[in-house]
Amino acid sequence: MRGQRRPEGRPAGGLGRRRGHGDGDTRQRILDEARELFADFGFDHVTVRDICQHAAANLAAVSYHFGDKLGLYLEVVRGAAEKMKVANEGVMAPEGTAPVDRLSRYIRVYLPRLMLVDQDRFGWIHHLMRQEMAEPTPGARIIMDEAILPRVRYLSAIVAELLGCAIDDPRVMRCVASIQSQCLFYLPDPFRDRVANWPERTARTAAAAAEHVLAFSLAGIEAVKGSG
Amino acid sequence: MRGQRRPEGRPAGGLGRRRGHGDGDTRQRILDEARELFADFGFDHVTVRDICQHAAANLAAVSYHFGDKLGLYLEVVRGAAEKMKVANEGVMAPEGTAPVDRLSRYIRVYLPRLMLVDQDRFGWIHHLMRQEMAEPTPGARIIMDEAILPRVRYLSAIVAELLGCAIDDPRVMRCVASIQSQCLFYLPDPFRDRVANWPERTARTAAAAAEHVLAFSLAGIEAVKGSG
DNA sequence: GCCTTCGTCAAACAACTGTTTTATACATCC
DNA sequence: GGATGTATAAAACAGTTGTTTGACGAAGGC
Repeated sequence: MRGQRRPEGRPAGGLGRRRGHGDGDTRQRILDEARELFADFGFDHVTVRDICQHAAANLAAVSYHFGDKLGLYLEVVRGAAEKMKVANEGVMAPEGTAPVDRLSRYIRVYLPRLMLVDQDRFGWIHHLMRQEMAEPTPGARIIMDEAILPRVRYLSAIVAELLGCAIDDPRVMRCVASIQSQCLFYLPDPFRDRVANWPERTARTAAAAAEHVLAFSLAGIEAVKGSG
Repeated sequence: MRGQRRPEGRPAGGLGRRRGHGDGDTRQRILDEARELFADFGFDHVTVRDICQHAAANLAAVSYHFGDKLGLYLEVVRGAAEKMKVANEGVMAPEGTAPVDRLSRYIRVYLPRLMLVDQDRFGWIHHLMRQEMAEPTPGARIIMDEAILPRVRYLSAIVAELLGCAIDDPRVMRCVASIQSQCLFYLPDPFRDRVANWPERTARTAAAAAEHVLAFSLAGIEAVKGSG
């Protein structure tokens, strides 16, 4: 009853051949504004009217170009998934690197990116992920498969090597959880900002936090290795 | 314009002297159902109609007894804060206990309680806290002050003692973050449940997770102590 | 015994939201 | 140059939500 009775894909091809009397980039403007708003407030807390107003588009444009609100949202999520694949490569060290160096790179790149997410060009992606974790939508599966699972697999391989055990040893997942939870904890959060002594978000404190998590985790892994 | 034009406090005193033709415990029934529903779905996702239907009360009863929806919610949060104070005592070891033992007790009590929150009589409190962290309401301050800050202070004292440094040393907060983030990561989460190898929630796996976090963290603290 | 207060109820209100309808202007195709 | 399809616009629609209204009955105070 709802969905593909309208174009749903990009209605006009690429070649700038705009048809109709609009300026033709309404779809793109909506997409851009929706990305920002969804990332900042989550699917439920953004109205179609909000988006269209920010995009200077008519209310019906969302239905027309994306079928419905969820269609627009999933388009945003799909765009995020693409970028996440690229971003994931940034935290992964080349094949053959020693496990300690791979873990080091992972934490030193990933944690500051999370902590300084507001200064990051693609920071909206992490905001979107946070919103999805807070209240999942049908877009959750995409984010899970494109962003989270690859990281878990990558980290698991490193940890298994460090522990010198099979990748499905229960200790591996627990160590991965310990590392990942520490990193995620540095995502900006109005709650934590109200804790005294909680670090400001600067490049310096982010680097310090990364060094801490790295040292903390390497020692932790070593300890867990002993108590096999 | 909105607020105290109606009773707002409990309208009738304690002594069972019910007046009017109602059964007199409507207020309590609403409070009970609201607690469950708010904890499960969060403030925004529960409607006054939901609550009243579950409580077999009239729609207007919320306005009458609590002023408005937020008034009811804050009443629930205040009730949670009371219980949290008691719960906090359960994770704290008596004065004079060695820091390692205090940390040990903290993690061994706190983590399983989080992980098995659904089997806990007061598990709804943690659900409520999670909802508040996901999307804060005016109740966030109460939860912050009554539940989170006391724990941070308690943990900080332990860690400072273990590190042998002042409590406001930046390393202390980073270690507290590492410990707390690891514990919180074991809160039930539909996302994590979809990760292969993520442990089931049983008493056994919860205990194993606690032992892991304890060993991991003690080693981590020791490492951080060295790199002072 | 009257009157006030309390608790409850059904109904309505007002605001908001996602979606649909209808109309219209423009470009392209035949 | 009319037919067709595209893109936009204004308005209306239908559903939900928090809140308020006005009425009614039962207890307590005097």
